[in-house]
Amino acid sequence: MSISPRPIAVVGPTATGKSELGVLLAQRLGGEVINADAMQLYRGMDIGTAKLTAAERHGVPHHLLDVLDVTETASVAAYQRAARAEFDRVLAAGRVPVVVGGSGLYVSALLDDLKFPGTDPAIRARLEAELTTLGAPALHARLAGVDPVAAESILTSNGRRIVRALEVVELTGRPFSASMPVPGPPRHDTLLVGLDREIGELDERVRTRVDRMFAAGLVDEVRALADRGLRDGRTAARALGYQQVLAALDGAGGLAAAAEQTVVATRRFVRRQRSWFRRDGRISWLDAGRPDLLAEVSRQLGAPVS
RNA sequence: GGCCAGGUAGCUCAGUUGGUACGAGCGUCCGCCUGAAAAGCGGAAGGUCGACGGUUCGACCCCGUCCCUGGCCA
Repeated sequence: MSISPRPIAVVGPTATGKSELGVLLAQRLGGEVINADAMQLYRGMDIGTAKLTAAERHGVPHHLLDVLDVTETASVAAYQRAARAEFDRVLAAGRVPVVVGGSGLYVSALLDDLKFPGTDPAIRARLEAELTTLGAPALHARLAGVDPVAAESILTSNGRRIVRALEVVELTGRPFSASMPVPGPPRHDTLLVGLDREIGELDERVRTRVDRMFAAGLVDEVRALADRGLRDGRTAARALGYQQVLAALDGAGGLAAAAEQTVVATRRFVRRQRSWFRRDGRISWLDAGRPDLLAEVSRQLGAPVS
């Protein structure tokens, strides 16, 4: 048993083996895993999100897994509150928080100094309706009138961000100056470890992983969730694999095509994750394939891991 | 073997009544990212227009031959 090492966060693109490493680290450090993966928040979304089974968790407590119903909309702000509470609870218990996940914004919301202005469903709904009727450029022009600085940094075509900026301005009466902060020291000096692999190898792993998911019953999982309202889920219905299978079940192409599209979409996602994490200079990158992974992380922690 | 349709970007396909390919979607590469983030958005790179020959000042677009693909007929 080691002596209260720093918290650790395992980040990086999907299909690298973050979850497994998280469990190993938690076991060695006397830690507990805090999920930082937006889709693993959902109950019942197991196969498609590559959620670790109870057996694979080896008794290590996992937090923020299975906390949302498929019809609920995930949100960073809510995640931030819940995740920080768990993080502090684990620390207070004298255990080591091991954050594991590939949702960059979620990781940042947990470890960095991000403050989210409020939200208002009514305002949001109205702005979104306007977005569809007026179009993004028109709303962007409006934003330029009330908050030139925000308009400057948001592309005229990005309806989503324009709506949010307008919402915040209307709600707070102040400019929406929010932008990602220059990375400072992470919460409680958390060690950020990035797991990655050579891109060709990752692409290969994505393919076999998707094939395994379909073989393991992803389609049945989606059917079951559809009965519980998955189609109405604003976020859950768009998860990789689920989105494609839903489309197939609704008559858009076959299941084979759905699998193929899931592979393609997942690879694209890997690229986006890499470009998100790549610019965070605090991350120590490790090749997930190296045999001395644990020893290396231990060395960086400055604490014995075994 | 005959007839028909088609061979244009990595893929699926637009297009030019002969004058530098306006190409599109998808993929690829790069980037952005504060209440949907497995989401959303932007930029870039890719083409001997099946091959060969002919007509023409000039052909991807016209003519001929050939090759390939799909369909129909025998």
